[in-house]
Amino acid sequence: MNIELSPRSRQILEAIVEDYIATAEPVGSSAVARRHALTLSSATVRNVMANLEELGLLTSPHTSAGRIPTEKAYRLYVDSLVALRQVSREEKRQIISHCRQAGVGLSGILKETSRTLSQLSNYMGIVIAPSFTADVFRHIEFIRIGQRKILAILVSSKGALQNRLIETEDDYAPEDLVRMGNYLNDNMQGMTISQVRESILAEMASEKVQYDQMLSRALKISEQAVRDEGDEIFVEGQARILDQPEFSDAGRMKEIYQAFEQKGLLVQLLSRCMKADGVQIYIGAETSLSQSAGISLITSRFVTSSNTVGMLGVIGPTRMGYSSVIPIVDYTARMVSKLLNEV
Amino acid sequence: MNIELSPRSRQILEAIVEDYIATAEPVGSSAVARRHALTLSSATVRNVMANLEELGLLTSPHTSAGRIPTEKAYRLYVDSLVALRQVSREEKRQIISHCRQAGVGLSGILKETSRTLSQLSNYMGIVIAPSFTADVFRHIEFIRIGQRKILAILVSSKGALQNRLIETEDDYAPEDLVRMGNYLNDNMQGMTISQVRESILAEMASEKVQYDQMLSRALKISEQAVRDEGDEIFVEGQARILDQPEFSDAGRMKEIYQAFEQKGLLVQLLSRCMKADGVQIYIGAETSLSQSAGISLITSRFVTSSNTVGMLGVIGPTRMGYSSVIPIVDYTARMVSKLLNEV
DNA sequence: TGTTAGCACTCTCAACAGGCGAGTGCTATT
DNA sequence: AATAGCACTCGCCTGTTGAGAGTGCTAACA
Repeated sequence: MNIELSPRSRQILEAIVEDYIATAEPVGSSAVARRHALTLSSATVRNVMANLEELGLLTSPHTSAGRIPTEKAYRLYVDSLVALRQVSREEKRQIISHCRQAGVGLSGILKETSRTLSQLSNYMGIVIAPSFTADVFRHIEFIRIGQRKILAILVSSKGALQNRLIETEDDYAPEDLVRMGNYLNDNMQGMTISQVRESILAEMASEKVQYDQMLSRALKISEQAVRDEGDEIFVEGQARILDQPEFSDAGRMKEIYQAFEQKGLLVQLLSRCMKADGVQIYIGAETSLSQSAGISLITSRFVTSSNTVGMLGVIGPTRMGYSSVIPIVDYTARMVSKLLNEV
Repeated sequence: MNIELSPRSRQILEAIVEDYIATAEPVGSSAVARRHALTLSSATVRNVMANLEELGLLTSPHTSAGRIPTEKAYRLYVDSLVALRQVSREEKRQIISHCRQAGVGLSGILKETSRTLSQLSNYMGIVIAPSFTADVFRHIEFIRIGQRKILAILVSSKGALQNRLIETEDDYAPEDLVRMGNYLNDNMQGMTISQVRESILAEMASEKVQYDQMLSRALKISEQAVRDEGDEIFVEGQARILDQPEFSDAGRMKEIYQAFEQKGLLVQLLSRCMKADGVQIYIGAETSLSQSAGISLITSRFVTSSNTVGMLGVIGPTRMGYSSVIPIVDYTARMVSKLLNEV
């Protein structure tokens, strides 16, 4: 849409965005003319800036301050202006070594990953573990491991495994459990795990089940076994966004932290990103996190050994170092996928 | 130590502390004289206040401001001055209903509990799940549930159960797994689970094991089964402390959030509290969290059905509503214990 | 026609001064 | 021992002023 911009305008816009990212302060015409060794006078720059303001790419906080980029400008910037930095050798080393040191266990690795993201970007690192319930159901098994304690083992068609401990009101004989397992294995093939759950719930509500206590209990247990425990989500480096001058104000801060406390919001937002491949960028209002507070989000997918998909990324101010964070997120996602698949 | 205070001094100190808690502003002599319907003039109060300041119980931020209580004063206040409020019927209702609605699962209940604590107190709610590794080892079992996937089920002497999925490099026959289990069950009786782990690690290091690949692998798996996954910890309502006027400053805020990010610190702090029964209170520097930022901590223990011990509590500013928060923490701990035991 | 130099104008910010009010400490009095 | 009175201190608020940064406009120039 903004292709009508002349090369010079684009160049100036880029300069302004980068200056503002670096300094967090409104940038004036002379600063652009000077710093960027354009062979232009400040007056010319001013004209161009006035244009850009009319196009909705810049605003001035007040008459005699410089100008700051709008979200639209950031959008244009990341879409067609930004020159991505390479991930430095040192950064690569850190990403890899951090991932490895976390040892075994998906949770451990992902937690460490979110910490690494935060450290390298100097913003907030975020990782969402692959969700299980979207996978197709393959097999379930119930094992009695104690009085009134049952272990459910659930296998998805991709080979992902999940086990869950269930405490029951009554005691069950092993053969009952086998029957329960068989029933589900026979009847629920081909559904996703969340569909399995819905189907169980539907049955529980049906009349004939209401009066069959035995069946009713069995369904109840099955339901627990396939219940969605909620995605695991790792957020690290929340304190870092306090470094950003634009968030030194307590009111804004509060808004942000409150938004983050509802992890549900984050999950919802990030599951949107799951669908597409590669790095995705959401700027300001596009994040639909806390409308006003200028937050941006850079994410990418990663894939586990069992082909489930998770999400990782960085949350920071709109005024974010896109040129370095984008490659970092990209590289980290690749590395995590690789690491998870080679085990 | 402070028993030398006259009743009147104590009364005045109490008034000051409570006023300050209510307003977050230095309280002056006339305010005390007026508000508290003492039959005293402000001048008299001033004398007493000068005394209290000399005793290190009050400070003035500057000459012509009122005075604010020191940590020492809060200590004295909670130890012998505070009149605890009753937990209101409405609060009780909320505590109970929130706990119940969380449904099954220890994690779910505890998470909901920390949220409730935060809501009722208007500060930060915190819950630490019972640690498992301090329990005495009773029984372990390994079950093969897939290619290179083993499920370890660990039972403590108190009946608490923990299961863990282990991915291995090689495949194991069921009979190997049975042997591994038997070995541990026979040799590790009477130790705590963390001792079991240490003993396994010691064996792994011993020479004769180094050359027995089979044994070495078996130990490696066992070690994973008894590894301490770190205590589960639930923190809720972080944003609430931003409501407190004393934390509207960005620098202080940052300090606090950074302290909380190292959950290790919290765990360490809270495990101290595990030992004693009843409500425990840590004021300011006593918390050994971020030295300067005036943070207080009110905690109590709770007990699960398998007799393991967890911790719950509230973190807030030193200037905290002790009179209402203490009873809330106390009551919640009792309720959680009760709820966990009646299932 | 696009670019530049110059200039008047606007607006913020920091510094300063003065008045206000809250609160204190001291002293004399009851 | 408690109180009333009083002088004093000090932070906070307000208004003012000057400096500086940046803009928009206009006229001149290539």
